[in-house]
Amino acid sequence: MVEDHLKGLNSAQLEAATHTEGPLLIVAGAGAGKTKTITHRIVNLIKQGIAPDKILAATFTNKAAKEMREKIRFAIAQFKSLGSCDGDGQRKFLAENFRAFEMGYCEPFVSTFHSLGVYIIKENSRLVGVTKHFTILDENDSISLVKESIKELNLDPKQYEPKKIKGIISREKGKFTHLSDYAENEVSYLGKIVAQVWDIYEKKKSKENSLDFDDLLLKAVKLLKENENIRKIYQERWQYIHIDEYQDTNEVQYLMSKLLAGDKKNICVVGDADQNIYSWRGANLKNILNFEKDYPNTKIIILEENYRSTKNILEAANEIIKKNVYRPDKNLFTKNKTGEKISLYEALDENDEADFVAVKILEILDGETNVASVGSLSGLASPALPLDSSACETPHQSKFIPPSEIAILYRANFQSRVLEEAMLRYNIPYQVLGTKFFERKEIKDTLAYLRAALNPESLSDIKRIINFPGRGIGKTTIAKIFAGERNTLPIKMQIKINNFYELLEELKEKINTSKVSEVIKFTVKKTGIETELSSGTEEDLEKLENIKELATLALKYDNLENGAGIEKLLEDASLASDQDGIMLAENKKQTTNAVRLMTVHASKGLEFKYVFITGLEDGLFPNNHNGETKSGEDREEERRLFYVALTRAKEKLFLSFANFRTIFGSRQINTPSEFISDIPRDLLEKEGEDPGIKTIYI
DNA sequence: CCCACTGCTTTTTTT
DNA sequence: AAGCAGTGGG
Repeated sequence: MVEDHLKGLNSAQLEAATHTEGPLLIVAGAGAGKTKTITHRIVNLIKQGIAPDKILAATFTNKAAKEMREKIRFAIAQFKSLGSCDGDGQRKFLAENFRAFEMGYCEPFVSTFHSLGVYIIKENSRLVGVTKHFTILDENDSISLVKESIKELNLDPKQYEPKKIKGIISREKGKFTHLSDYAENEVSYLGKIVAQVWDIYEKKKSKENSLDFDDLLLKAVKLLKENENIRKIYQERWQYIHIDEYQDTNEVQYLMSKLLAGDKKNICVVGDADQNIYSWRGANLKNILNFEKDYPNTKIIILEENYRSTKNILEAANEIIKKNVYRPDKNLFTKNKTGEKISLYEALDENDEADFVAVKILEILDGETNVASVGSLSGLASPALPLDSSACETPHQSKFIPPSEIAILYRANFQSRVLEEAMLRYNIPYQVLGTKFFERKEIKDTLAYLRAALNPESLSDIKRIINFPGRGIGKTTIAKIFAGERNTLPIKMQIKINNFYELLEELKEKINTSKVSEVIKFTVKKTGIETELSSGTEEDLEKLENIKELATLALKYDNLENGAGIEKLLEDASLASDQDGIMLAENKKQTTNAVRLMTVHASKGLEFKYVFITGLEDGLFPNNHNGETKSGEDREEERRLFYVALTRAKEKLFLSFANFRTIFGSRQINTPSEFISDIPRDLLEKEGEDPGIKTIYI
């Protein structure tokens, strides 16, 4: 007897969803209903009488976590027999977008690995060696700290690139390598240097009471590993563990799952080796490939039916991924229609490419995509016509395609610029993912005041704001303050410094007595940021707008206790990714219904009716970073990346490449990507005029 | 300490 | 092409 909430699952999905005890590996191809299956499994567990708060699900992005949380809520609401959770509360909750545990609701704990780390660390901060108000360093913060460490060793940061060194350290930490082991075993010259930098870097962080992204996982794992009592507590707390995108886990995340799963081994992982696109960040395919060895008696379920794409799209994707050697054999199939062929456009240069994309999008929005050819694109000066937003709703109601069903993908962020300009020119509503709201200077500055108020040890924050807005406190002075030589400074300077620290005190006071949104407004005024920006240029005014946006966003935290709200806001800000930008910074300008521009990496997990994959040129995609010879494995990763891109599309794919592209201000000639010729000819269809002519004309 | 100028790097992907 | 860090003059 299949219960209501399990209807709509195919047999493999059903089998996975109803499996309860013991290890479970779900190998799910693209578009095979991975999230659906995992959510239903969770709902089923609850239905079986497992307390919701005994269930944990870890994801990689906030977005994925949010999505899963909402799906679970939705499914639960459907059989609203959940005794201890009251319906109204949940609905309110959903609207306010907060995690269950914080407010005492009983819901599964769905979070990113990093938030999970923060959660565990905060509950045991003393043992970790930080205070409750520790600062989370973002990538840039970490890099500058590494840079300082390099300088401290009297080494030239130009010779030893901080970014590179940070990368090495990060990689090692992700492998759970202990610094002392690294220092001992590393014989290379660079390795020795890295070990020294690493050492100083760690010391700086602990002095500043801060943790980097790697620490958030690492410290939590150490805690679990080295302390049996604590381990038991969490194993008891979460008896059913789910890991999303298991193919992307690194060693530390792998250990975390393992330690949490404990002896019960009620662990369910979902993943797809073909979609491993983060190995450069330490993601280790072995984790998923060896799962059954790690957990004897693993139940393995393979989801091979794709519900997303047309046959043509899927065939192209299958053909592409087949060329990879290092992968488990599997073949996705679909019962969907054959669909249209894949369009291929050869552009003269990146501008031409962008124009092509824009014109096509206009056609799609007008419901005229089925027209076989666009004809000449050279006369584009008078484009099809400027849509005001109403145009897309007018003539063909039946074919109405919301702009948000269209995505433009590219390999590297810099490519977005030309495309963005084209969207602007043709008046197409668009949204670029990748500009991280919380990484904007003005936002970081504002938040730095709050962080510094809560954690006065945070030198990086203080450095950032002590002279912004200008207070006449310069570099040398700052150095003296940090060296503890404050009282050797001229009295006038000392007064300035005291005023600054008093300001921080005031902020702290405000934090503890007011709502979050109030605190933000207060901060902007009191610190002088507002005055500084309101008298300035257009750019400054935009910055001010962004800060207002921050204040609006802060409203969401107002119902938390004074102090706790700010803390949560700061945590979310540190852990937010560009994807979450959509949900957090959602500016009212109907951005939600807009064409999405993003990197292929950012598109993972998403789907769109129409997908444009641009810049398919040798060296760009597949990417061949500064001509270094790529190993076979790197090349396979690029291929997987292309596979991810292809499988985002539901109905129609457009591929394009440009013969010329301007990079670093110089115009380069490119050959088409090998990926194009890897797609069977009969699935492709040329767009635009005869490419031969164009190529000769150049 | 601040500002302006210069010249040098940047653009792979991210929690 | 542009943005940034580092330098030097005020």
